[in-house]
Amino acid sequence: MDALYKPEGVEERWQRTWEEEGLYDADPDPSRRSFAIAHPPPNVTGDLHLGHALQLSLADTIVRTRRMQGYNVLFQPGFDHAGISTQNAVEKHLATEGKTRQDLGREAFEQRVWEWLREYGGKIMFQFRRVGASLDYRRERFTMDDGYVRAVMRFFVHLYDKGWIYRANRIINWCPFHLTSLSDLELQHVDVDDMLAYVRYPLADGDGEITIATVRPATILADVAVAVHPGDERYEDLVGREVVVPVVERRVPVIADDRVEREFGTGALKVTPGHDPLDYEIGRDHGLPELSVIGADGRMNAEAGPGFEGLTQQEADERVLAWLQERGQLEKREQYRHTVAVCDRCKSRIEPRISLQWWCAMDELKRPALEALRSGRVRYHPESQHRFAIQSLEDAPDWNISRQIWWGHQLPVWECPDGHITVAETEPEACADCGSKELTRSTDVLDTWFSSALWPFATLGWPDDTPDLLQFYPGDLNTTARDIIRLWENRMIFSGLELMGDVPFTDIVIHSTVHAPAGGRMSKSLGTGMNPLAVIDAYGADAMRYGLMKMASSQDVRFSEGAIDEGRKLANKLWNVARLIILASDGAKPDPRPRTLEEHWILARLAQTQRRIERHLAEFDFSHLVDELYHLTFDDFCDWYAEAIKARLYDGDAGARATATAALERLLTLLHPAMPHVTEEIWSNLPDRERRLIVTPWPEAGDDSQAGALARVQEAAEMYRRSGVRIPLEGEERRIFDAVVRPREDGDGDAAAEVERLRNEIARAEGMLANDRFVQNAPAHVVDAEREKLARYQRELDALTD
RNA sequence: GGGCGGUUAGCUCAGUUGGGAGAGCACCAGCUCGACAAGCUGGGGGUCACUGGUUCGAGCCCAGUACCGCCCACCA
Repeated sequence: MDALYKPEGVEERWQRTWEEEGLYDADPDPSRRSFAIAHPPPNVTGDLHLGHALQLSLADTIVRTRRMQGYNVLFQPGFDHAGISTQNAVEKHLATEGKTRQDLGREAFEQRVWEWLREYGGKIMFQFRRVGASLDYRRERFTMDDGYVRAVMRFFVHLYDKGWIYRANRIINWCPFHLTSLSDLELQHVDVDDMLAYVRYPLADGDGEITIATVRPATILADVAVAVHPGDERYEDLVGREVVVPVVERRVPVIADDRVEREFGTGALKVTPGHDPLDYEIGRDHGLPELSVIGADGRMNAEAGPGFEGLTQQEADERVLAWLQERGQLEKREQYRHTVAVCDRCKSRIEPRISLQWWCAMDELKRPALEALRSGRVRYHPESQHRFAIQSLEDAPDWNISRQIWWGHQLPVWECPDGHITVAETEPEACADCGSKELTRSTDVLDTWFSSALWPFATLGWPDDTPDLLQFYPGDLNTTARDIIRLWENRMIFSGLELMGDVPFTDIVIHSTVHAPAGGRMSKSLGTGMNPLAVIDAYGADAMRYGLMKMASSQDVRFSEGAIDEGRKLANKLWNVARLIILASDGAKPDPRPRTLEEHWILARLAQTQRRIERHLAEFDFSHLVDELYHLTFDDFCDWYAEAIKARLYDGDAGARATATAALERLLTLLHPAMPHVTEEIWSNLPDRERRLIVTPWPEAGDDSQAGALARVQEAAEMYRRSGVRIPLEGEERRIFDAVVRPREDGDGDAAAEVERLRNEIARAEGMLANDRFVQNAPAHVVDAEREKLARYQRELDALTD
């Protein structure tokens, strides 16, 4: 055993060993209680980031504890095909070859994606293993596996048969680059500088005009009304009359709607239902026509009229502005900064567009899910996220589930030449309505989250009745990031309830977001991203796990290299104290029976700390968990206990050696879930190992009946630290104390200050106890504590002034 | 414009029903090299963002203000 613990090599050796020995395996076994954790399958679009590493560390710490506690643990690995993200990544890659997906064609493009997946999938599983995540790697699943596809198709047909999936022509978010609709959750909002144009619309009867403001003059061609606020006296007389839309010279009504903001611009809004979500809603409510002048490619279409068709929007804007300028209908233009929606992936500006899409109605699906959340059957941690999750689910609108991209689950929808729709899990032979054999399958694919929603049970073989499902569903835990609550968590809950009749898990841990050291999001493009493998190479996986958990204390945390280094030091300290005990104990058999005071003390301390560890785990408080481990190891085990017994170990004291070995075993057990590799490595160096640490039973709940000795010595040390006063200890207590706390050389200089301090404290305590309002109002234990302090200070003062 | 979180030592952060301000790192001093590329012991260092309020007593509870961050949002 070297004096410096070197994780490289050691960690990978154990990762291989655990996996090869089948210690990660989860197999159905009705005789054992199961524990299943649904871990987010990462997108195969590149490398893992520190957020993934944190997520894995938290989950694996729980998983390893549960495994030691005797549960039949399922920690399911896999990937998400991540529709648009993956397609975008592959397209970017193609662009480096000067190609587009259209150059390849759909089939060849899909082939390229599969190749991409094979390459990156392997890389990502390698990263999972390097973190030490004890997933059952045999069970790796992918959301486009054959069996998984069947589950997705079944889900679609199920919802369609219930009437909850339907097709409708509505305004949607259109990405002009990917040429697909997007859900609201797949957008980003960015600030842009635009020009706001003030345009005069003359009244049809020639008597006056209304000025509106717009940033998109080209959409004037699709205007169908002008709206004002109902209470706006400026326009009161105009409501119900008609104005003439510039360029197209169409007569449209002036309507009143309270969704118009009086304060914005001129307080009058041009209504363009075909190209704006708000206008769309106003248009629907007022029965207005829906005109589209912009096509799928983002250019002006035939409806825009001669002279406009084929122009870019910018060209059309200019042409409209020129027209207005000529006729004096352009009042002014001004600089205007506002936010616009862009595609989350390619950052293209979103084009609101009316389009025929497939939708999933949410009303029926979300009802039981909300009930599960409100009743606490499913609980988010922390509590604030629970409220947020409920709120988001309540507000969830119908879900646009169809996408026009190429990579994903193709909709199980067939259409005959007469336009009848047939929905079936597998290709139907004939149209369900007219019997036509000429069926063409929809080229749309499903929103990637539609399939992700099935992860907890589709990975276990649903829709078949499998032993895995019986054993591992419903599961227990899910750990995930905050931004995915609406996309994934809530959808897993409602699909689980709908298809399996129960929730997929009962606890959801929303972990911290790790930011760059300088603050702000970690991002590859900003150069603030960090690769977990680089951290592992520099510090070791155990150190990284420790450090990430230590950081994960609040909603957003900054990455701190110091926390990782703390983990490295802990591993090294543990390694060295083990080295002391193992080398000095000469293969002594472990014997947990304490004889001396320090042995009572350390065993009591281990038991005491174990209960705190268990509490932190139950509360998913990982930061305090690892803090507890650090102080247990450093302060208690090494600085006190090991220092106290060191001499006797070298002297060949058999009892000290046996107990030290037993105490070390216990310490390793408690540390293993958080820092699996170094603990297993040390464990393997202990004499007579019958089994790996990873499958060693978690100790029984602690017994701290020896806490008396602990309390006495601790109190003595505490008082010594505070005051430098010599504590009257006898026998063993005195000996331990002297062994680990060196008395000060002189006492005289400090004694005067100490007397002064004690007198002040006594005065303060007496003052409080003399205050009737304190004695009457403060809780009894607080008053008692104050009395005890007073008595103690007086004893100390007496001892000092003797 | 909403929602959530944050503001405590030079840095990163704890602080569990309100009851004598803490850890790790960094810094200083002493000790010790027979587990520890180090360790041990001790020490210096803080108007707990600000303002008001409740209370015998507030880092903690209430109201407000200022910054910072994240998420959300149809002001054309």
